[in-house]
Amino acid sequence: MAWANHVRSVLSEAGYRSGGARESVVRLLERQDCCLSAQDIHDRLRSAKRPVGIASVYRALDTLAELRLVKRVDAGDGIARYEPLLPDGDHHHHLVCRDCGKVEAFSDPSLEQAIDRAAGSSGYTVDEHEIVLTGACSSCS
Amino acid sequence: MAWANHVRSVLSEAGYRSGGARESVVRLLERQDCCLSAQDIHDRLRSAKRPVGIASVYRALDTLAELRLVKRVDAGDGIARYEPLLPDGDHHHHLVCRDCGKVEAFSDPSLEQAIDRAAGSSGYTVDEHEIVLTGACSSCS
DNA sequence: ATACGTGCAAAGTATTTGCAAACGG
DNA sequence: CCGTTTGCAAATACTTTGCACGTAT
Repeated sequence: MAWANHVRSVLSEAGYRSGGARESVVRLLERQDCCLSAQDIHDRLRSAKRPVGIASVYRALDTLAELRLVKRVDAGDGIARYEPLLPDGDHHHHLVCRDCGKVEAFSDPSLEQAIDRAAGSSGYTVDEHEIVLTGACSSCS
Repeated sequence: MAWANHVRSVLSEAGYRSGGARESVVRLLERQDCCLSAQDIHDRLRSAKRPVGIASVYRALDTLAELRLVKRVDAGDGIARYEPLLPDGDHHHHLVCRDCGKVEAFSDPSLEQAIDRAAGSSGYTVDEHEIVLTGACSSCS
């Protein structure tokens, strides 16, 4: 629940009202451990008897991304996926199977350190990063 | 020229014939030091008096990506960009400015090491990776 | 009450595909 | 020659927008 509550408070402080569609998206995202596309979200909400227009899904994701409450993940297939972005910086990255298209999470603390070092010497004020490893998963290779 | 020649030989060994459109795309890509979108390529070739249909640009990029001669870069704005993928593994990653949209290259050997280590313990046969750091560039921050 | 949120349908972009003509080996 | 490559236009896929209506504050 930590993330959903965080989201609600940031939204309300930013002057957003609460509405059914965005709330449904937030509740669904909270229960995921990896990224979902807008279509995934739309489909799952429909199955869960909590249908939400696809436009509202996109609008909710757009708002959340702007406030940096979700992270957008590009797996290289032209479909944007989204996942909760935790305020404490705990996060993971992605493995994409070139054959079956599966997207999985992984995390690696020493990689994070290397990223932070690189970010520090980049000249940018880096506030987000994404790493995607592409190859063949164990079942496909 | 090294990359363009490599491309030509891989294409010909893979049974592709050589044609003007793909060749123009290859020649243009070779001279870039960072990624270009399909539209960028189309526009530049037109300006260079070497017009190529946008569909052929996409087809060329698709072929090159399949043979892993180019790398697709997703900067998070829904536009796919492409850049030469050198056979010897020398490559860079990207910094994206959230404000002005600029995409720049950077490289960091120790980050590469960390990536290789992570890839090794991932369970995947990783053959490509992408790192994007997002934030504010020096002029915007 | 008064704006903001939502759903539907229409519009917009980036990308892909069908097809006939040009072209390479 | 024969099959590949190309360009155009039409189609598609994902995402955004316009508008009328519902709803939170």
